[in-house]
Amino acid sequence: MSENTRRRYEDACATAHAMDLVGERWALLVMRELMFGPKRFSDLRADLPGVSANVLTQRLEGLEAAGVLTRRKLPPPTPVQVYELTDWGRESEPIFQALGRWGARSPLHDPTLPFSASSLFLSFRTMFDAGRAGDLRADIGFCIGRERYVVSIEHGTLTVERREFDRADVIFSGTARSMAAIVYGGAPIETMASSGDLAVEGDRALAERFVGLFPLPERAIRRAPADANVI
Amino acid sequence: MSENTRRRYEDACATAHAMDLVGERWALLVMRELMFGPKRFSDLRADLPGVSANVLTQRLEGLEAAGVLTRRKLPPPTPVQVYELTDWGRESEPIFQALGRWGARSPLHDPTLPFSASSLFLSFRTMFDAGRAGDLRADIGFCIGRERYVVSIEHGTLTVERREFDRADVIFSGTARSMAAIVYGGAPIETMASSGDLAVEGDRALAERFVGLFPLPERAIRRAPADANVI
DNA sequence: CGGCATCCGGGAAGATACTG
DNA sequence: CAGTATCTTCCCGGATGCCG
Repeated sequence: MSENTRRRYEDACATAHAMDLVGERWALLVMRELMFGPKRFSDLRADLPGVSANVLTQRLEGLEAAGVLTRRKLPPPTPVQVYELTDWGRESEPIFQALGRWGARSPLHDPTLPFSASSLFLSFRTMFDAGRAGDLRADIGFCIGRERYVVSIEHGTLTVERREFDRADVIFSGTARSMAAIVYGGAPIETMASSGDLAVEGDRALAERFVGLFPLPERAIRRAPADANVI
Repeated sequence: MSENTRRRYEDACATAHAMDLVGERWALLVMRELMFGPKRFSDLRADLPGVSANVLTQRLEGLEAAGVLTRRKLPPPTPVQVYELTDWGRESEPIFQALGRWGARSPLHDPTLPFSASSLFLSFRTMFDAGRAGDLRADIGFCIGRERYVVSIEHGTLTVERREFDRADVIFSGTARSMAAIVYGGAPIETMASSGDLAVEGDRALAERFVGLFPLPERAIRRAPADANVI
């Protein structure tokens, strides 16, 4: 099935080659959804509203052929197949950070659209301001749908893990979208909590501090550069 | 003509939005070709073998609508139209660097394909190793086809300008491809010079040192990660 | 000649239905 | 649940032609 004549840029530039590998529609978003650990086919479909089953199949095949991800069958108790990034696949994160930092400045960016959990936690890693965190030390738990994440801040570094947790200094429960509304949209925690979109347990002052640790870059203005150097 | 119903990811993620803007085929390569200054339509066609005129027109329209580039008419002596990145458009360079660093590690990367001057000088900015440069101070001139570039190294930083130059410590003349063969492919300058693909004028020892300042990252191996964390 | 507009063929993306 | 099959739509790529 996999045509050897796939459409490629015939270009030695490593950037062009990267686009050959992950430049097709949906490919980067599939990788984004796998950044915090393996998922199964139906999870990917659920987390990527808009991708159709056949396109998802093709992307998974292509990314596997490129060495970006692997498919693995879990041991017999639940013999389900999952897709998982390779080491090299996970090392694509700087691409997401560069695209995210740049895209967030777009005059056309609309932050009110649907938002996945992976996007939220990748954005935390991208926008985290170590200076604002200072010597803060905290474990923040998240319940996003059926998934559990833990964000730990210590010594000015932030780590994210997708896993169950027993305790946390603060626990946020709700949608990734409402978390984004608070962290990036400036919505007060109080408003979101009273409207029922989000629940907060634990140290409320810490929660307030946490949501202020992720400053967005300024919007760009549409203006041509000054110089006029022409060939 | 520009349909308002262009195919978009309906996703608040800034990375997804960036893909909405520059994720279409050829868009990033058009931006790459404009990173060192404005070009005209036919220059872009010449530097992007494989793009057809109508697709190039569509990309230029789309990138202009997105605020990534502007079109400008030069003053009457040569009333020719050029395309030029906006400030925000030029600030997309970290995207190219992240894609380039990652793509260069691909097991499938083929460095023997055609290579544009913009790719070469972007790769210099991406792969430059300040530690190897030490306190080197040098101006290196390049004659790539009809274009002239100057690379200056000083205080461990490298700058690239597309402009004419009077003097330089070393001048390389030839194709971007043969420069890449030397810098990234390990071909000796002597070999390329004697085969007529490249000419070197000036300080030969400095030329040898310069081409060693751009180490490539290691190739990735195809291997799944160790942990097996599943939802 | 530069900068498109138009037309066409092939193929990729999207939606829906179906199957092991 | 995890895909496959089918059909439609739209984009990409190539060729041609217009028009200043």
